[in-house]
Amino acid sequence: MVTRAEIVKAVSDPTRLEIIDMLSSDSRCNCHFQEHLDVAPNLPSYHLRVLRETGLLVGTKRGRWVDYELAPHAQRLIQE
Amino acid sequence: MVTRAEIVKAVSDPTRLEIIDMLSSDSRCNCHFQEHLDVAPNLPSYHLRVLRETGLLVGTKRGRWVDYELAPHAQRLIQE
DNA sequence: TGAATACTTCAACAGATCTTGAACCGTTGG
DNA sequence: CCAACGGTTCAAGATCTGTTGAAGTATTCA
Repeated sequence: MVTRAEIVKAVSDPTRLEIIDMLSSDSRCNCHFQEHLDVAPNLPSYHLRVLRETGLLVGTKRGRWVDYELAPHAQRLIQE
Repeated sequence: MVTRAEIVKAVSDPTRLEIIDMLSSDSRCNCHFQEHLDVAPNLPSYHLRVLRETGLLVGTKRGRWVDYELAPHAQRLIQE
C-alpha cells in the first residue's frame, strides 16, 4: 500500500518535479527525458520507476521506446 | 529562496504530515505534539522548525508555550 | 544472425535526513 | 532568588536517497 507520505516524497525531488511538469502537458518517451534533463543516461529510468511505483505515472512499451504519461490520479494531485 | 521541491519535501515526512493534519483544524502548542506524536520530546521542535523554515507554519510565543498555526500559504497548499 | 539501439538493473559510494541523548535558554511559580 | 517547566539546540550515530559506472535485457535494423 502506498501511503500519502510516500506519494508526496516521490514528488519532492527536483528531477521528478521536472518530469511531472513535462508530462503535465504531454506524454513523452524516456529518450525525451534523457535529452532534456542533463543527467546520466540511466537516471531517468530510476526516477520514472519511483513515480511509477507510487502510481503517479504509467509507462507503455512501444517497440524499443517506452511512453510515459501521468496517471489520472496524479493529474488531480499536481494541480496547485 | 524556498523552492517548490523544498516545500514538497518538507511535507513528505510522516511526522510532519501528522503535524499538518493536526494544525489544519486548529492551532496547537508544542506540548500537544509531544503528547500525541509518541516521539522523543525534542523531535517536535525539529520538525516544526523544518516546516517553519519553508514558511508552512508560524509560531507565536506565549509565556513558556509556543502556539503554532498553518501559514495562509500552506492552507491553500494542503487542500487535496 | 549479429550489431546497434533504447532503455533497465545492479552494486557501491556520498551526501542528506531523521533520530537520539544531553546540554542549554527563557519564563514562571514558590 | 532558584528550582521546575516548556521548549530549543547541539553533536553523534543510523538510515535513507540520489548518483555513478558498469553490466544486462528486449527490440530492431542490416
